[in-house]
Amino acid sequence: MVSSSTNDNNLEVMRHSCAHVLAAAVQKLYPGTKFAIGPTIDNGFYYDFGFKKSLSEHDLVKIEREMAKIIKANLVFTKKQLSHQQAKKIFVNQFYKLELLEELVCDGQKTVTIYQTGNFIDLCLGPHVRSTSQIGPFKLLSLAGAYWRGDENQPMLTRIYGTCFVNQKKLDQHLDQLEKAKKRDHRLIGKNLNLFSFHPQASPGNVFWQPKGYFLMKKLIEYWREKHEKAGYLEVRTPEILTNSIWDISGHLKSFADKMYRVSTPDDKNNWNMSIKPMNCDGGVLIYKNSPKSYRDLPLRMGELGVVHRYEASGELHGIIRSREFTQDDAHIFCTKSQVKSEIKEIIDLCFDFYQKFDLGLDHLELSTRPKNSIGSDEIWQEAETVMENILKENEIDYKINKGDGAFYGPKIDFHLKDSLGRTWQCSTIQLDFAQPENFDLSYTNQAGKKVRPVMIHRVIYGSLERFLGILIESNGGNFPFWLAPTQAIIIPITDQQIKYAQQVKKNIKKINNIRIEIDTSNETASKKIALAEGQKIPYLIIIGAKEAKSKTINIRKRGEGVLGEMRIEEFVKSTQS
RNA sequence: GCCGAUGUAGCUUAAUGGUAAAGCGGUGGUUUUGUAAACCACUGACGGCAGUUCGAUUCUGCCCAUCGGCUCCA
Repeated sequence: MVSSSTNDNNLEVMRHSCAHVLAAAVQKLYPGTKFAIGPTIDNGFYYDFGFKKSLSEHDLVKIEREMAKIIKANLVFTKKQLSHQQAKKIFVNQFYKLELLEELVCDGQKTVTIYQTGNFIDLCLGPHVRSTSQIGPFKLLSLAGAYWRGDENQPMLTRIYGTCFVNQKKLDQHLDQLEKAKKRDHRLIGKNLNLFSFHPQASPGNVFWQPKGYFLMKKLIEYWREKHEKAGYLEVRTPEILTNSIWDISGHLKSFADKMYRVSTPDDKNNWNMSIKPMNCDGGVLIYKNSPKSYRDLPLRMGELGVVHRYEASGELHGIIRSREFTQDDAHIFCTKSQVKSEIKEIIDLCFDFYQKFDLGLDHLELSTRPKNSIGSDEIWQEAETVMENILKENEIDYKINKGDGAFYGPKIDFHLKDSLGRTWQCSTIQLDFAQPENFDLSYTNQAGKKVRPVMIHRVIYGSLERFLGILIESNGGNFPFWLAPTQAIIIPITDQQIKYAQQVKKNIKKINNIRIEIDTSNETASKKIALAEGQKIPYLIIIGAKEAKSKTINIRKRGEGVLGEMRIEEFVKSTQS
């Protein structure tokens, strides 16, 4: 028996080998191309090339054909150990490979490994399949630009994505899965279920909420308020527009200005003197500073459902998951240093509470450390990062380190969730901040009567309500749980003879429980009304004809389960409460 | 923002160097229907701006928007 991890390894080796075949095909078809790197990724591989002329998607077919030839020719993968000098000679015209070689020298490696397949030689550790015929059915999927070393200041390369499986069936299954995932796209479902829309009359990335989508937002808020009141949070609200003088103190003007919407007043039209808030912190700080604080006030947990605007680069926009206007379920916790641990632990628990409520799985957790454009001293950062890491370790929570990705004022713990295509998005985040209390000269009076600096924790649970809802839609495909569904049940009269009875049924159900019910009074066949209601993913269809009207019953069809049959109103309502 | 692709009614699609075809939807009517789509009529579109051309929805350029990536981020 071969263990599954061995199978995974074999698959990875095969895919990596397929990436080499891709490069070999490119070398043959496009002489003079520069080669960068070609690793495996989840479900496939890619290779980055520096082409002389730009490539178009139509070229992929041509490359695929060439790859098939190479595979058929059954070329052997030959491994060689070379000295740096020997390798440099081989890659003399390969700028990117030479750069990689330099790095290996710096790492102190004496020799390097190369693999040769036909005429194609790559700097590569391997391992590879023995020969190209051992590569299974493959497909090139897409073409994309990618910066060399992931740095936008470096040249842009052309990345070709592909995948490869052990047999045709598995490849077809994978491609089929990708197609199915597209049907769960929140942008498509948002349109079909009439949740939200976009209009050119607004800046791209600004959402118009349709009644049903806004209902979902309100439910998220309702649940949020319930949980946060219990957890001892106070809710505040701060202005949408603040003067640049405050953005200057907090450092936003320096670190965030290229994303801030600029505002001027009518009496000072030509001056950019205010900005729409891209974050809620500054307003929160002013609320804190409004009155002197005592140690007795701490921890002070102040929540704000703040609408923020960030002028994101156009290529970043992604429906409601990445928009330019979004609602943060923000909170700022002002506390003493000794309270930090327990506060952060409580926030982590709250995050997991929410994921459970919405039946969402966390993909992974990251500890993001000091970025380049940070404010605050080395000591402060050192201390903050250590505190954060210790909390994760002490609570035995798995995490990755995301170096240099912290907020400019402090390190963060980020929670990442997956969308339908497996892309991960940062939702919850907890940020520890020693810098802003310094900038704003925040203080409280301690037991000894001395003025002391509080610590500030910034945190969001949903992250952005919009993003969270987008992820939720992609996770459940628009099949919202009963408690959340904008329309929970729809009454479908078989003929218009039953409309009166339908109204009565609705009234009687609402008497027992305030279920959100619609009546479909359209002049359509029952079958069609059922088809439409199913398409709208309504949890319960209440079908009533002459029979039900006579026996004073209703006939229930449940989403995902089909016909449940005739029952009394009380029975139905009771079943929805379980 | 960068690389590549796409852009025809509210939605899904068709055709064309001589101003556009259909289904769904919407409106009006017929029908009174039993668990995924009855019938008839009407309605409604070439993303924008230039250029080439006698003539451009079609070809070219620029812009805008969207999609897949990169980078960035909640």
